[in-house]
Amino acid sequence: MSQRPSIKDIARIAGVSPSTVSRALADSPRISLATRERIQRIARELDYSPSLAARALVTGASPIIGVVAPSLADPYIAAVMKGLEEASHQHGYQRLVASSQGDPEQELAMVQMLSGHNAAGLIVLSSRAPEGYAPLLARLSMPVIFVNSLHVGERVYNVMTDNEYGGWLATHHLIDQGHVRIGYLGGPARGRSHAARAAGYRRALEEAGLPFDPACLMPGDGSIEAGREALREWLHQPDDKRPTAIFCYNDLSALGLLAEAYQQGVAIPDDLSIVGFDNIPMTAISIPPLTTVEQRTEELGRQAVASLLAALAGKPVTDIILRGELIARASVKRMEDHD
Amino acid sequence: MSQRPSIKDIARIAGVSPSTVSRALADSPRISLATRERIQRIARELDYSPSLAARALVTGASPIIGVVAPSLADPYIAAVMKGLEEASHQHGYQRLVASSQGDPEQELAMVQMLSGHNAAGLIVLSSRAPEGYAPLLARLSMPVIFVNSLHVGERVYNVMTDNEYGGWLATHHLIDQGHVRIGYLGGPARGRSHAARAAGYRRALEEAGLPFDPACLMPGDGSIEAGREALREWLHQPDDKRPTAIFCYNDLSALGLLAEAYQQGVAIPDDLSIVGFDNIPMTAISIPPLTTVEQRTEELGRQAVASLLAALAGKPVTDIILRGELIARASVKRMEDHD
DNA sequence: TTGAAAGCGCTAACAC
DNA sequence: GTGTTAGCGCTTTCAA
Repeated sequence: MSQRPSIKDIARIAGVSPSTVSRALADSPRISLATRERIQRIARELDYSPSLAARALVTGASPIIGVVAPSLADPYIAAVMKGLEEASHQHGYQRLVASSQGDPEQELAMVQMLSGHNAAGLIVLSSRAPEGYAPLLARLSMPVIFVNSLHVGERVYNVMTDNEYGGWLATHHLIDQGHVRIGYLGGPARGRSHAARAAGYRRALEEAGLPFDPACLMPGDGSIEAGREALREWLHQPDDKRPTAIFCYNDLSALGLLAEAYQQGVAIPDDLSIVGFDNIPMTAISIPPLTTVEQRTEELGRQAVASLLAALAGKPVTDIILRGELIARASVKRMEDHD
Repeated sequence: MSQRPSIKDIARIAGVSPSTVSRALADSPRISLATRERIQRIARELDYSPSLAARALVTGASPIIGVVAPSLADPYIAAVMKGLEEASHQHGYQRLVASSQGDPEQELAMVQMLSGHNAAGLIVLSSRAPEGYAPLLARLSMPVIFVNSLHVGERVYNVMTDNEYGGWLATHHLIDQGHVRIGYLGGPARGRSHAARAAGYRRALEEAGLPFDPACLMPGDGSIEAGREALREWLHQPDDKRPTAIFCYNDLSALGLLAEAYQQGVAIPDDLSIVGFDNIPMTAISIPPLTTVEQRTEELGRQAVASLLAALAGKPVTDIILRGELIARASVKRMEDHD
């Protein structure tokens, strides 16, 4: 028997019908203990493993959570994934992870394929296809949880970081430390999280009665290179125009900025203070260790699973907004008052 | 029609049989252009997307590459994944990624489930269940590519980094720079790659006629914390016993070591030289930038896909061993000769 | 407690 | 070119 053994093979050997085997394997109560154990033993001997495709076809569902992420090579995604893994595994769900490489079209295609496999539900991380979902969502019969992008609809729920608050927190901390001229190094231009962090930044400025100067906004995309570029940019500015502190969209670009500063002989935090966002592992071991706004990434993943399971169970689900704390380390200098 | 439309629905609307629809959607040549287009238009209007579960069941295969990884939160895995994504997507394959969280038992379960979905083939990254595969592999009807762990069997192929060479390269470089007392900070004890890198380390020592001192071997597990611990350990050693250089199993632990050194006031490379392994992005921006042995991770991913596709196509496949180069940066000091 | 029968959505012979 | 038929491996009524 070179083929995979099927339920029929077991039935033949055990001298029972396929349906009995199915029940035995499913631990159905409507079966005698003796036959159940006999069948399970035979299954084990045959190294039987069920065809999930067949099972999904007949039941119209499979114990799979589809996960769509723009990339798997991003430490922020990786951290969310970790929470996802733990939580879903605990509840007996497998994950089917598809990465779209940041391509909105591919992202939508992935959703289609996940739905084609009868996934029980979907978790979409940092969607890059904000518009594309509108028509899709209605057709999708399964619940969808969006992590860090906001969507509305039936069976659609959100789990996200309070980015506006985070941006406020970072900026407020800088102001608190005596900084007056504060820059913001941005993230992906069309991203919601970028916009929200920028909004928090502006609110903190306003609340402190500090002027907002558009020249303090530097474009970026969240990459290491964007951070390096920002530092070079900063060096070109005239002394009196230069921010004394920069709040960066994320840790990756903050780390890039740190590295370039070191190379160019700019002392952090003495010449320039930096705050990041995310609190990725590397921030604890950078030089200097980076002050950053924590993003509770693993919790984001766990909550996404929790929301999905609740939706699946028909329980009421509300959107979840997580706030992270400021992790003060050594990349921010306290300014002396000199008024 | 609240349910997902099926091929039958399309057939009814178009006034043809389901098989005609199937052919039209599959772009079969045995169909008239007119009906094909009409059917495809109807499918589009209905927002039809096929049940992949059904398709997998009947064809006994699906255009899916199963990927098993110990974790998705590891930058080395992330890099391999990137190569995997690119290459598989180019060839029209989806990936079904399952992470085992380093648990051998779970790893094997993931393989079973992937096979239950009729994946076309499997790619297993850095297996933690070296023994467990023996019985499984024979039953598996699909080709399996192991990345960075060595397995033999029918339809089983390997793609890996030449770890022995890499270990040799790192150590040789240190010797070349005049170091005589060189330590090795190890990785996961049972891992093959750790053993191979250690072997390369010893060979380089031998070839240079340098004595091997077991006291220079420090235990580790590849984590940041292991690196910190190693540095503290190093500080406790008497001056004349201390290595002047340490080759670290991977960049992560090397980076941890760097961070701890900075905190403890140990100057790198002046007091101690460090070489890492992997060349993860962070090594370029650490302080000092880390000298390391490149692991061609993305290439590993691409090659794994290439091997799998070749096996699927019935072409001959040979194991692939990739050598990375030494990336000399600033964490190694050239020792003065004083004989 | 068990078996027979039907069918999930799709593809693949085989007819016509 | 197109329809008919059968069946992938499993679960699930319905009967017995």
